[in-house]
Amino acid sequence: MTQQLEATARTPLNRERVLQTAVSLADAVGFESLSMRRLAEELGVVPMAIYKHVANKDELLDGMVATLIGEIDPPAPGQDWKSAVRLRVLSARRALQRHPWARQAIESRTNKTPAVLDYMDSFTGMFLAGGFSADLTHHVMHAIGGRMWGFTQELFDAPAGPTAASPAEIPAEARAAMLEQMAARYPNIVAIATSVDHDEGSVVGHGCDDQFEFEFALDLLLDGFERLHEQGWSSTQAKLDRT
Amino acid sequence: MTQQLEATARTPLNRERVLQTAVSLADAVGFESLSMRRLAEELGVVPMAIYKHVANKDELLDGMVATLIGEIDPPAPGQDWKSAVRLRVLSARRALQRHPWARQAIESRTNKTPAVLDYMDSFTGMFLAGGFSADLTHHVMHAIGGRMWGFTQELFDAPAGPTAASPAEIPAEARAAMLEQMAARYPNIVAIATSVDHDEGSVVGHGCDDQFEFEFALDLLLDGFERLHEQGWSSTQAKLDRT
DNA sequence: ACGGTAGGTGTACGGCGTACACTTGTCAAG
DNA sequence: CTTGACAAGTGTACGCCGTACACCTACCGT
Repeated sequence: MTQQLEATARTPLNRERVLQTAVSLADAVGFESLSMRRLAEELGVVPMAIYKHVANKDELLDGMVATLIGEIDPPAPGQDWKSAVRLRVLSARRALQRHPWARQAIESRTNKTPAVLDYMDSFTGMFLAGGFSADLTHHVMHAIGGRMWGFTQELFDAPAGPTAASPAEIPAEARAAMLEQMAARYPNIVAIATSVDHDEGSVVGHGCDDQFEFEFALDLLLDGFERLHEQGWSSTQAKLDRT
Repeated sequence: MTQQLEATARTPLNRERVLQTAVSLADAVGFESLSMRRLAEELGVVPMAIYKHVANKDELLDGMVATLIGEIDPPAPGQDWKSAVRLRVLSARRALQRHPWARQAIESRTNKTPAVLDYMDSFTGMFLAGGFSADLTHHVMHAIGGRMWGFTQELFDAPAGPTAASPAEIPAEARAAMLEQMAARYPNIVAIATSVDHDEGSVVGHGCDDQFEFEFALDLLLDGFERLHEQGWSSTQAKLDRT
């Protein structure tokens, strides 16, 4: 009786708790620092204990992705396909921003767990419900690609640690010289980088409105889909036209 | 005199040879099986020897990506922006298909080596040369995202090993049952999957024309860019419109 | 009272990237 | 011809990783 009681008495650990701890650990330390050993430590347990609840690390990752999918809103009812898709993608994006590890996790996975299939199926259903042909829907799903998950390849990405503190470190006059060098070597990049809201006299590192960029591309695709849909586009026709 | 001669006498190893060997090793064994130790073995050398030519594995990867970029055609001269971009993206895509590790390498990198910046700058230049405003070019570069590299998230991906041999293994009557189950659970996915060239009576695993899908999305974006360009689109205007 | 079983443990193996101290081969200056 | 600096390759070792496998232990229904 006295045995199973108090003090350090742990709740006995289960898949749910493993996954949730893994998620918040990854939130905290990042994808590449998430190891079975670190996770075990976090759970107050020896590494091998985890393997009683997930088969291996891959399955853990799959489970984490499933958890993430659970945070994405279901399709909004009573909306046309376009707003429904838009809302849902933006919901996915919010989930991804809460869990920075997710992009890498998704990219690393081969993607065929039930949770993922469920999500994709439901996503596909939004186009079909909007009257899209199966054919067009198929191609549209490909085209929307990673954006379905709420991310794009962030090509320009933040330069590592621009978090407020650093700017004082560089003499600030050397910065002008550096910018000049940059402009000489990468004229086009500098041209577009400095043009962003260019009236606020920004410098290169100014960063851009990620959210705006994301929606820009998303809407471009959605508008494109819409146009094709209205025109009764079909892939067989398109392939014929191509010749 | 006799000392430096024959037999196993190796050419003395240099950055170039390290990178090239790394590239072909990765081609052969895949991204995640490329290790410093395996590479050293391939070079007939002890692991640490490599570190005399690259600082660490990250730098090796950066070098490999640089090598890959070298395989991408420069912008075709005497073309309008649209065909120039299209041709170049398709060239990048071909390079990526020759080197299956490259997608993962690019995704894993934080992307700011000179080689990458050169490529991005030159890419950017194609839009600017086409008369795009710096503003529109900026957003367009974001939108084209990973496609600049010649890949999209391959969401549906080949199911591991469908390489001709396997189909006989499954009793072929059980396959119908499985398909039925699939259709019950993922009706939409099955709907679009079976619709591809649906007159050839295909099944789910039939696979789709990757190249077509890629170009589909690419052209959708390019057409969108073109339309915005013609309309004198500007982001400040767009942001105002949004309210 | 007892045997099965689910959950947690401990040890160990083979891999990884790479720090650091070393030998060796080469070549220019004394 | 000697020397000694320097670049290139070596060997050993450390701390991390995922996880196989044998073990213990506490609980359960019989």
